[in-house]
Amino acid sequence: MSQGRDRGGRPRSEPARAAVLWAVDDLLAKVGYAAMTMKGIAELAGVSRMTVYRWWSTKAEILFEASALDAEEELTVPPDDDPFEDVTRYLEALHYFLTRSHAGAAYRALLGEAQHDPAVAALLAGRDILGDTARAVVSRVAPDADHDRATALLIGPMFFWILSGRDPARIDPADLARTFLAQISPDSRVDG
Amino acid sequence: MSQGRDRGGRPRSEPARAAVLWAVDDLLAKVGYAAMTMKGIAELAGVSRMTVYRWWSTKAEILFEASALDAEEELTVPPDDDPFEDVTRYLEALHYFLTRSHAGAAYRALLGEAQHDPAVAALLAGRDILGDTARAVVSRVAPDADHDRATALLIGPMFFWILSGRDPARIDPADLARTFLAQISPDSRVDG
Amino acid sequence: MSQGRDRGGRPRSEPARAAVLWAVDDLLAKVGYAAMTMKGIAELAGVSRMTVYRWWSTKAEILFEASALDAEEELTVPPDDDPFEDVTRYLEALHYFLTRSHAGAAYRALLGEAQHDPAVAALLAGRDILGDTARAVVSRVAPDADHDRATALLIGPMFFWILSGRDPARIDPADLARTFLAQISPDSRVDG
Amino acid sequence: MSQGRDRGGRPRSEPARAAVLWAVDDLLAKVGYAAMTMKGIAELAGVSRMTVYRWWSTKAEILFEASALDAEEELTVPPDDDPFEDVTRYLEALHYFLTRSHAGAAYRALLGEAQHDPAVAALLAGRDILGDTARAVVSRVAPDADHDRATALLIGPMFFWILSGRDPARIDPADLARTFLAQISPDSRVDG
DNA sequence: ATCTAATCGAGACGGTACGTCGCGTCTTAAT
DNA sequence: ATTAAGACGCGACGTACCGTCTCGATTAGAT
Repeated sequence: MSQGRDRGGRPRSEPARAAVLWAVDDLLAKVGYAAMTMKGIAELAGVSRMTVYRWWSTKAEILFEASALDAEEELTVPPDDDPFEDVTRYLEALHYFLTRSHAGAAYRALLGEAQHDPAVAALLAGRDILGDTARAVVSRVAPDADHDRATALLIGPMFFWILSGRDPARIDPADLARTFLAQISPDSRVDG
Repeated sequence: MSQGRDRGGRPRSEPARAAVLWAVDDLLAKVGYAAMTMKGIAELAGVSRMTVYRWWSTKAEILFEASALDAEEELTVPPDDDPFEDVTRYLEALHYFLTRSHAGAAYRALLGEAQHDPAVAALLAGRDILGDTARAVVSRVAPDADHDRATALLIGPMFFWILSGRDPARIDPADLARTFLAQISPDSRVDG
Repeated sequence: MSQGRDRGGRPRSEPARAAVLWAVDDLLAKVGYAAMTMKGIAELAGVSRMTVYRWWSTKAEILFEASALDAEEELTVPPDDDPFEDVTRYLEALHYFLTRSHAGAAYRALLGEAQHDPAVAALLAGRDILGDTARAVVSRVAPDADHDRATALLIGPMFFWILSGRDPARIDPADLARTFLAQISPDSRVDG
Repeated sequence: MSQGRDRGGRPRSEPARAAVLWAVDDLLAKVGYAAMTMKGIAELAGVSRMTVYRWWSTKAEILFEASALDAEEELTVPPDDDPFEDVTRYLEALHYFLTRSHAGAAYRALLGEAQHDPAVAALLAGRDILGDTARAVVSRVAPDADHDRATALLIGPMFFWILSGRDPARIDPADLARTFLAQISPDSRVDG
């Protein structure tokens, strides 16, 4: 598939690509998203500015490519026979992702940018990291539920809490998991 | 309040202040938050750039001052004896606010910026519009509940749904209201 | 005339203007016209790049402003009762101008650029330094002659010799002056 | 000459060479010397950029190679028994060359560049097109004169007139020829 | 018929200047 | 003291051309 015709021409430099992705990650942590510039990325990566522009249009695109894989991995929890444990593990992962993770910081920055940049919004819409990972959990613990609605109920409270700048310590994954399960499948109470 | 020590000198121009607030609102709708600049605001307001900088530091500050009052008003719903109606009205107002309202667009832009700009985050933390209005509803329908937790459950799902770029039409305030009330007071089910 | 309305606004910085003109002159001597850049001029002048662009469009414009006055001065010779002396002094000044003068180097660079840049050609056409100074001499030694034709005969040979890269030492102002006068006014021979 | 040591290897592509020379000529007429770039030449010639650089260092070199032959041909006039006719024909050819000829446009551009690029100056010095052709005329009409001085007197006035951007229509080859002959051999006046 | 070696196309790469834009500060004169 | 006007230093923007560098594919003459 990606082995498209490369008839002629110098091949893309993999070191350059890797250096840019690393640089963008490093800069996010060091100076923050706002102070991150295409120029700064190129310089830190030791790469020509033109080379950056050749492959990516905006810093958002680079950051997305640099963090999407990590994000998906961090939010993918192993199945657990106990639904409560399963959901709790996921919400703990989400809590870590949104508050302490490197990839999560990238995601928050991008989601922020998406609120006033349609191009970034489209970028995020193309790969629904939170939705996909949440849906995986929902399929396991409540296969018959409306997946979209369940996703909103699962992610929403913590997402709001953290994105609106509230103290992350004051929200409890286990409590949210219990509440979620009680709602999504009222018959099989966990708090029995 | 602001009648402090202004002995002598030309007083602040109220028309200029109003023109700036109006201009920032107009620009948000016309060109979006990202393309909005201090220069553009000053020019549209017919005011010197210096004058803008004298009273506000950033476009975020101006936008916040221009929209906070409207936002609070739009999210304040009249009490209703029926808790379900009360909550539903609030969620409908929130839905309108986050998707169609002028002030809501400003809020989303600011919240987006807050993800990667501590100054904006501090600005929003100073006046918790969503939290305050939600707490008012919670106090009425579930005075004994944990207000913070209840707020997260009330606002979270819709907040996530819309901020993450999902189709606003596919989320139902009434359904969320019912779910919320069930979660907040499991004994008095509304779905009977 | 140039005291146009400057109602309001910070006045143009004269130090900045002078620094740019000085820098362009310095750079011409040090690195040559080709290697001279707007960026380099601004940096050497200790002035913002924007400030340079605000007042001049091209390096040619700056160079012209920086050298036109000097050029005119260098090519203006005091009248002499003896026509031969008068013309010889002018041709000596022209020789110096085209081969050793600072302002002359600027002129040559601009005239070179004018061969393939209409904007520079127009710039030079606006102030005919060589033509004007030559005409002054012609008016004195041959007031009845066709001034344009006489100018071409006076300046042409030396102009060609030097501009085409020939050895400046092998051309003699006095000889050219004698030939010129013999042609322009055959009645009053100088070689008599 | 170029049949040096080419044991083995693919021979130089003559079509590529011709295409480049043609392209450079075409570009000079279409976009002018300044806007002409190595990249543009290669693309118009349908040739790789590398191929251009392999055989020429600068656009000046290509242009010179592309136009020198034509230039010499255009400036070579057939001998005429009448010196006045001979010189007039040459000056007419020079007038056409400097104002309307393709090759002349190339020469002017190169001479312009030579004023601030030593490499181009050296290039032109290597083949003195104007000097050589003028000397041929001088040898015929005034074999005993100082050839260099005569060349300057012959070419100078028209050269200056046109290169300094004056109206080409206002200079008369026949008049200049008459003047030149009078200067070069004062004893045998043409105006009798 | 193979080998050898310089060519050619394509195009990525590190540089560097371009001219523009917004920033936040400043210096005027006018109110 | 505040205002409008606008110049200023700063620094990033995205583009263009520079000249160099891989690549794989040609293309002859020499073996």
